[in-house]
Amino acid sequence: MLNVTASNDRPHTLCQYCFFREPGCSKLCGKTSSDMHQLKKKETLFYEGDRFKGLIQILNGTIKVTKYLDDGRRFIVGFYHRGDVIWLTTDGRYSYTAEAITDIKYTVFSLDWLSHDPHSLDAVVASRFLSFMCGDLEVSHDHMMLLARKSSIERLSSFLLQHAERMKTLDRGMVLLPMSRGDMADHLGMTTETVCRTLKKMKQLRVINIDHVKIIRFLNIDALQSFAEGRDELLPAV
Amino acid sequence: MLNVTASNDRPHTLCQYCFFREPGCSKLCGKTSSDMHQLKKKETLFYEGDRFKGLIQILNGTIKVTKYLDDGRRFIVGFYHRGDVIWLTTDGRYSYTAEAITDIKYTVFSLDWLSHDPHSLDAVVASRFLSFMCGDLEVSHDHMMLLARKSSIERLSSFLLQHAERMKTLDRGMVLLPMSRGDMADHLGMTTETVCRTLKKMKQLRVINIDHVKIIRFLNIDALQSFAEGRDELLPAV
DNA sequence: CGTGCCTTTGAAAGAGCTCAATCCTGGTGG
DNA sequence: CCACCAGGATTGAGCTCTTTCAAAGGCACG
Repeated sequence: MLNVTASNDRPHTLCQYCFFREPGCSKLCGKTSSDMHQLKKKETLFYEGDRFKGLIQILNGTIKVTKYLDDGRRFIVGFYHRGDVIWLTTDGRYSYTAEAITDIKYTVFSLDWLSHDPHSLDAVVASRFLSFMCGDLEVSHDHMMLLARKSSIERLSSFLLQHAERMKTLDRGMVLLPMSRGDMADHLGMTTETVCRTLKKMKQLRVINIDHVKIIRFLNIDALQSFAEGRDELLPAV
Repeated sequence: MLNVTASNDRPHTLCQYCFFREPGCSKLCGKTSSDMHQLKKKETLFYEGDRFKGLIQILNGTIKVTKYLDDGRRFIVGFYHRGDVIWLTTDGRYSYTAEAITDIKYTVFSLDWLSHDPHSLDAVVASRFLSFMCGDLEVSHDHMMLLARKSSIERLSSFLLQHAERMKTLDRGMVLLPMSRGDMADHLGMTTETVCRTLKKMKQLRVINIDHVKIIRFLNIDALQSFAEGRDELLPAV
């Protein structure tokens, strides 16, 4: 059996109780281990329509945040791992559903100081939020480019590289994929079947290896990066 | 001849010199007409790689903000009209190109107070920024859902409704489309040809009318909204 | 060691894309 | 005021990448 969450339990290099992702920032966040919550795999953090609980930071494990269309079509806004912060509401209610992909631990920051009285917002904290959100916005724009213009192999290459970058949990080019093929598909605007076939094709091209359903290994990062950036010169001619 | 920009010159209901989009906020923004710049149609505000000039607010006209892939594939992040603010950089350089679609007027806010010294950031201003960006992020998520999962008629319905909402410039359900078909395509992840064909189909379904290449009129808003939300029950069976 | 869910594979169909030609329209110059 | 031009818009035909539908395979978990 493969224990997928185990490898996430390595020592933390960031402050593990706050959203600043920096070592030793306890004076800013004031968080301790007693603020920690947990959920089991497949349990739900919040549903669309739920009241905003506050700012959520994932301490351990992975969650997915999903939007639905009436007829069931889904889009996964993103996957959130250790250290990531979920900040997804303008009007006090979530328009997303968040579900644990693995067992998770998380912290909630209530946002009294960010309510309707802007004077209560500390400038330092606000500045941090701004750069967080600015980064998120840039990520969103890149992802829109991916969805609007990239082919399936380009999408998966981009995704794998970006995911590996965020999930530095395994060694020697090995990357853990805690989410299902269907989840990847819903994040990348594809179908489960196309994700499978494209991964297979990448394996045949010797760009990656599929060591296990949930563990892929990079064999040719340069090629991956070429694909991710839309240069497909290594693809066999049709 | 059709003067496309004329209809944008109606009296402003918002503060026209600042990014707060509120009437009479001069004490916050400190802007006057002397801060105004202009550009002609097709001229460029900034190129990818340009140094961040500051926060740009469009006072009049429309611009498009574009991202490019190496091989020329394009994605238009968004169209910005009167009152909109462009805030697109994390590292001091633009990773986008901004081009005027019509003649435009705009203001630049230099961001000395948002530099590396977070204490110089006024909490009120920061709070405003936060809600702006939060809104942008939500718009981005909706757009990703559109790109990932919606059909061409659903994309165009969503776009037309959203665009009309932001461009309340014409009466009786008429909407001005300052951008070309190709621009719409690059925003919606389609091709010029598919945009044309889909608009034609919507016209045949009597959901819209194309009064002029750049002016469409809503004939059945309910149907449009159904399409936009992914309910295609009005579509003729195949 | 069975069961159910997820993954993989196959075959056929289709939505949207590509390439190419033609049509408009607004702007230009006479 | 009119003819002409260039660039965008439209239309057509064929094609391709993905999707859809269906079935089989494999693995984790009880």
